[in-house]
Amino acid sequence: MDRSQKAEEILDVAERMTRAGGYGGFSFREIATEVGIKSASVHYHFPTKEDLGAAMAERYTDRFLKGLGDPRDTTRSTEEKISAYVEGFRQALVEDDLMCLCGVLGAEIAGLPVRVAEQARRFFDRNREWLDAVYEADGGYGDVTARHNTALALLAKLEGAMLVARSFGDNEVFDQVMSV
Amino acid sequence: MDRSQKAEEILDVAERMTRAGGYGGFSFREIATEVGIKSASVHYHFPTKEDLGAAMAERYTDRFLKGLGDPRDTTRSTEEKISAYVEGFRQALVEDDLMCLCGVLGAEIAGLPVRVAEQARRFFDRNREWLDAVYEADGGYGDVTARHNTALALLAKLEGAMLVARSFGDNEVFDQVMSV
DNA sequence: GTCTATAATTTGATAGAC
DNA sequence: GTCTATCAAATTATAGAC
Repeated sequence: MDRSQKAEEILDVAERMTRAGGYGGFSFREIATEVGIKSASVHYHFPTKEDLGAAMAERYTDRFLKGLGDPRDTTRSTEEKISAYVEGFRQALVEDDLMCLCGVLGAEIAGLPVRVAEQARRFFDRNREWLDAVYEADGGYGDVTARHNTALALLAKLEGAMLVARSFGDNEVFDQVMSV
Repeated sequence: MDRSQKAEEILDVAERMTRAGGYGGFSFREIATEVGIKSASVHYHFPTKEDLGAAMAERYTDRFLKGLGDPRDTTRSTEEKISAYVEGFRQALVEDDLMCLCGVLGAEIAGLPVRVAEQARRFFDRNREWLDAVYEADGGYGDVTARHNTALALLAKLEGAMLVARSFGDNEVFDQVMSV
């Protein structure tokens, strides 16, 4: 997906607004105003809100996964990979002071347009796969079911840690959760 | 808070819609149609959407806490209390096939009207307090900081388990997460 | 690519009759 | 408590000029 710079700016603003207030938390007009164009021009880049939402979630997932690197990389230990993984979530929270985009979308997934819901779910699919690959490459995490559950548990803890931290308005809560 | 039966019905519908699609996922007209009245009548019971949202979250928290019972109850073991606590979340997920109301609101808390956000946060405050009291009454969970973190970690894991389960559209994921 | 203009619908909310 | 009627504003979206 190569997009124009304006399209990327639009996604930036939409992402920030969604991570703050959910899918219903942004409108074409609000985005347009922040980007410095008119709402009709936003529709030029993304015909419908569903298009915009799906593109936003897809970009978020792709960037996030890219930042994780190869789960089967033999130059890093399992501990290093998992530590970097947790750090990926912490950065999303602390640097932007916002919830995980797909965490927000996942929470309200039953009310999302289908293609947005699909992209939100894709984030969780890809994350579980990545963790699964790390555990499998390690060899010490039991059978496929055990690895599956371990991956889901870490993913859930991280999303929950972000959600609770944002609810308390205190990002330190993230570290307190992850310290246990 | 004693409310009329119609007011309770309104909150029932609003809660279900919010747990599916977030705070932006319900409107006065939609609720009115489901309850069988007109939107103006909904405004009679709850003047503004913020009023409705705050009452909805407050009722949810009160009911949830009431279902947990006394955290210092000496007739139940710590294991029994925690097991019942986890079961409270599982029921919310499995019986209604929906996310935790305050989990949804917490995810989009930065975009909520102040009084709705306050009530969402109150859910997490009360939950942490309840778990804290269980651990303190037990005596075997370390100092106040350790208990605090342990409580936050369980809360985060449960909310995360619900969120991930809903994102995958598979409630069994909740149990898989909690098995680790 | 962006604009003006506008359509069609929805939304939160109020006034006043019954 | 509920209704009809209505409002002002916002929303998603399109047509067509530049």
